[in-house]
Amino acid sequence: MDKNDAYILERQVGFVMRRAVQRHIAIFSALIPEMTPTQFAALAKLCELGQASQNELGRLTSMDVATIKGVVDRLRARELITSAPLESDKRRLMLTPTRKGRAMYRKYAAQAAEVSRQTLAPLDEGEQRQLMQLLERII
Amino acid sequence: MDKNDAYILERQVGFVMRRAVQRHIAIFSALIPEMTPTQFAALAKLCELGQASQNELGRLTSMDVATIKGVVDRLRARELITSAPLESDKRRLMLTPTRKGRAMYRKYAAQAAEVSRQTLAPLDEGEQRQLMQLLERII
DNA sequence: CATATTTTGTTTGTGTACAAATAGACTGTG
DNA sequence: CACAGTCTATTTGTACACAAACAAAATATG
Repeated sequence: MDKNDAYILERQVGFVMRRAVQRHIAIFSALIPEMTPTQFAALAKLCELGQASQNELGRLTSMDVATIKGVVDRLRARELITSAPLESDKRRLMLTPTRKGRAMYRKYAAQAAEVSRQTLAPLDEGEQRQLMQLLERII
Repeated sequence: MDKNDAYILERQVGFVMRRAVQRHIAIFSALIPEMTPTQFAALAKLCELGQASQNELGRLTSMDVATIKGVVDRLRARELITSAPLESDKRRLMLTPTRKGRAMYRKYAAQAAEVSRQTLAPLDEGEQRQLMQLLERII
């Protein structure tokens, strides 16, 4: 292996993305210490939908079954959502945000948008759009 | 909050990056099921350096003290690295890749590069460079 | 030299993230 | 109707990731 195709950790997408995510999470928890990005994502999506099954919510927020369960458990423990088995399909666990959950979402939605702004702050507007478009294509 | 500044989860950098990382990790573990991206990163950096303290290795791979300890423990359990307190500074734990560890690194370095290629495959070369440069600026 | 500060490593606790196995409920097809 | 296959949720086990608290060793500073 000569110098030109040496494996350089710092130049691998995975490594760079991991670091970018680390910075993003740090910004998030500085601006919204009350909950994690994951919890906020689940709560936000559930508020948008009004109601959803645990499985559905997991798919829409890209969390696998075990992960969404943990997140839902913690949101429920904090009384931000409620859950109940669906009468017409007893496999499904229907989730609904509580009044407190909706208030929490409204309270932090603007802050969450600010997290995105600060994360992208080193870039100008065109570059921000570019980055988002490129990222969306490698999903 | 009107439609234009509604909080749309799918348009937040954090969410998109999280999904891109998920895809990347899936590609990695398909091509290199023997170890995790994190373990490979630590092993690769240690092989590049020849030797490093646990703390140093953590800094260079962007892992905090608790994380790098776990990764090092697992690499040592698999006999890919060895560790010994430094005589001249008994706080420091010097790490060295074993013969087996260096062989493992050599074996998978090309595969690891292929992981990066596949992750970026939806983009042409110019776009790949662009994405990397944009990501590096938001670290 | 003495001690305040910093550095390194460990431990504990919480929170994603995913694989694999299990159980119960539903659906489709014969 | 029966039952094979699918869907939803849970459980267990492993692996990052980080905060906070601690101990031991080294360094800096008075």
